Amino acid sequence: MPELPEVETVARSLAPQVRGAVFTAVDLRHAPSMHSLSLPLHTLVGAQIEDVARRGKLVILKLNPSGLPTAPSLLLFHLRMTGRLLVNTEGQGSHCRCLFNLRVPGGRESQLFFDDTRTFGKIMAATPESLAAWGFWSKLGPEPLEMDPDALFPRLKGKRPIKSALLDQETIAGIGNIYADESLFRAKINPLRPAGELEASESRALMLAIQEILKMAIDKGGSSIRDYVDARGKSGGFQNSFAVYGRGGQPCARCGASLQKLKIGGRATVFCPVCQK
DNA sequence: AGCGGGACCTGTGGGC
DNA sequence: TGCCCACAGGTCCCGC
Repeated sequence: MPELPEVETVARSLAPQVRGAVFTAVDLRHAPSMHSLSLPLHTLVGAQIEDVARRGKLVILKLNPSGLPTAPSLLLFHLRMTGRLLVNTEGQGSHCRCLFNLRVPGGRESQLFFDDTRTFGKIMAATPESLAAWGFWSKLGPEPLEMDPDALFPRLKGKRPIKSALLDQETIAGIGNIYADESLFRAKINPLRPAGELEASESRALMLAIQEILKMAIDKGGSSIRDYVDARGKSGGFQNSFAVYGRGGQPCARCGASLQKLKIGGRATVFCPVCQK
């Protein structure tokens, strides 16, 4: 589910609700939701949330640790397909996998729910050292909104389709199925093109398209297909602006040709076979 | 090494 | 109406 714009929206909507709060208790209700490299969640008790950030598709709570030896200074969430972070409200689906009790500034009690229907999502309490041992984190590609437009080109190698390269979080962080298709359409690049065969000018156009699409999606609060809501339970609006995602068989808004749907790397892909070269 | 396909889960929607 | 299958925003692992 959530790709960069959705995770960014979750982080932004969560921050003002939990900044400065202290963990008073943690109730893990579904043990597999914990990442295998996570520190035990009870070590969070006493820690204060200093800020909420995002890296790729990860929500990151930056903590002032409790003072215990090896206490975590980071709490990460990967929402995968159906994960949600909600404050003071159990989600509509109510598949709460972990409940965090908080004492917010002023002394009031508050609750942070990690809700996740399909249970693919992961929770990870970490120190900077333990985080560095996580391969996914250490190999995570650059942040697209911080990249120079020419910085994508040297990262595109091999014969695999450009669509697959964009979904690989080592190429670039935070792109998922929706924004890969939308960005390739905007840049007029065929998703089947071998990544290593793009011209430098095409790679630059693609990087600019990615940045434009991501910014527009963040402005709309992300895309809600079925599950996604932000940390206040609010749906996104960018699903109403899709040019290709979910539009197989419909006419291309640019040239009128019928949009084609096929599988690339096991993922549904929609593109215009006429104006995406 | 790089790539494709299946696995991991639950829920929903379309076709019959 | 109801059943069954395909499919869903993401990684991870196994084989070739």
